[in-house]
Amino acid sequence: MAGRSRTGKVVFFGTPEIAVPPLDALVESGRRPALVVTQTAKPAGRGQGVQEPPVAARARELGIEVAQPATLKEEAFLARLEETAPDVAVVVAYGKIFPPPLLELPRHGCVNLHLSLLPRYRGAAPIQAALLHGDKKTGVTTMRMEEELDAGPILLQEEVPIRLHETAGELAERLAPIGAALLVETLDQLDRGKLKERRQRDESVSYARRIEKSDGRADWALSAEELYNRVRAFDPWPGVSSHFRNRPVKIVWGVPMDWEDAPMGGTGTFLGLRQGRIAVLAGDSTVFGIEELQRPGKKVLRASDFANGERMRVGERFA
RNA sequence: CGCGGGGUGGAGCAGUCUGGUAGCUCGUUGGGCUCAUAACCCAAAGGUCGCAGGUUCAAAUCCUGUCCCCGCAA
Repeated sequence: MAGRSRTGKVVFFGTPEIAVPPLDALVESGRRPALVVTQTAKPAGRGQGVQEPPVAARARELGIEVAQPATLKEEAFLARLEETAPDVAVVVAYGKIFPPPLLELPRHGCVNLHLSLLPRYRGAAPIQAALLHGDKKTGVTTMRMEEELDAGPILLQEEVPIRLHETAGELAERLAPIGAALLVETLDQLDRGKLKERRQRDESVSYARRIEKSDGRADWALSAEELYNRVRAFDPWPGVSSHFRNRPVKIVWGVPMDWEDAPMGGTGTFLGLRQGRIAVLAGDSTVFGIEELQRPGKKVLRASDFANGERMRVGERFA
């Protein structure tokens, strides 16, 4: 540790699954955090068991001390941090805004890993935002934290192409280790004191607000392309849901499809079963082909199984 | 003890409340037909109704226990 003047003593802040690979990467790079901070455990999962955040669970496996303050202004917590006297705080999807005293506490500041090409998609849901916009590429960025959310100067950045039909879950899984490597590289370069910081360009700033369950309601007035982007962005959560015969159905997977002639009817109208897809009229006379769907409490079904079981008739509507 | 739905031929479902012939939309196989559709027509095969026990003249259906699957909950 003696050789690491700037990043020898690390405190890691992170909560969900996606922050686990970065934590592991830190440990592997020899920067075993002196303390790991995650949000408090909440009831989750079938059966209502209180579940630890993935990062907390991983930290305990690694034998690293875990702190789970209710708020970042908690005095006992700040005192403990002070005592730890970290060189740097590394933050990956912790989930709460850092108050100024905390930002200033680590000797060499706070470094954040953000899973977008900043300044695009600052905020809580950068991966989903990239998919919602139909982007062909996204990326990972490390930055110095400032008071304003995700607004600090960029340290390093790496582009990652988005794959065909990739979902938010898949993309997150791929981005996490890439970001983890970038994070380690960032700390290495900080140690050598040769990292140039770059201010974010204001004109390119955009925000990705937190996704809510209600975002998952299917709006058939959207184009097939937009529906497709939603299906990808909201997988695995919250999913895209609609109603058929007054009962909820989750649209698990679907793609835009060509239609031979001008489709008739209102948006949401079932046009027929083609190529194993439930063809539904979407906005701008586009056609969305549902491939997999699910009734509450039931398994995910292929479109043809659903259509057979429900005996769907052309002209019926999703709402 | 968080709330809830479900296990019925190969697939998806109905039937269970109000016990009494195993049903529907498909798939499969054989035959026919068609320019054509999720094609169409005819025929056939295929089911210990999750498992165990109980009640009953009789249980997919009612009771008890048990295993498994899934939805909500961030």
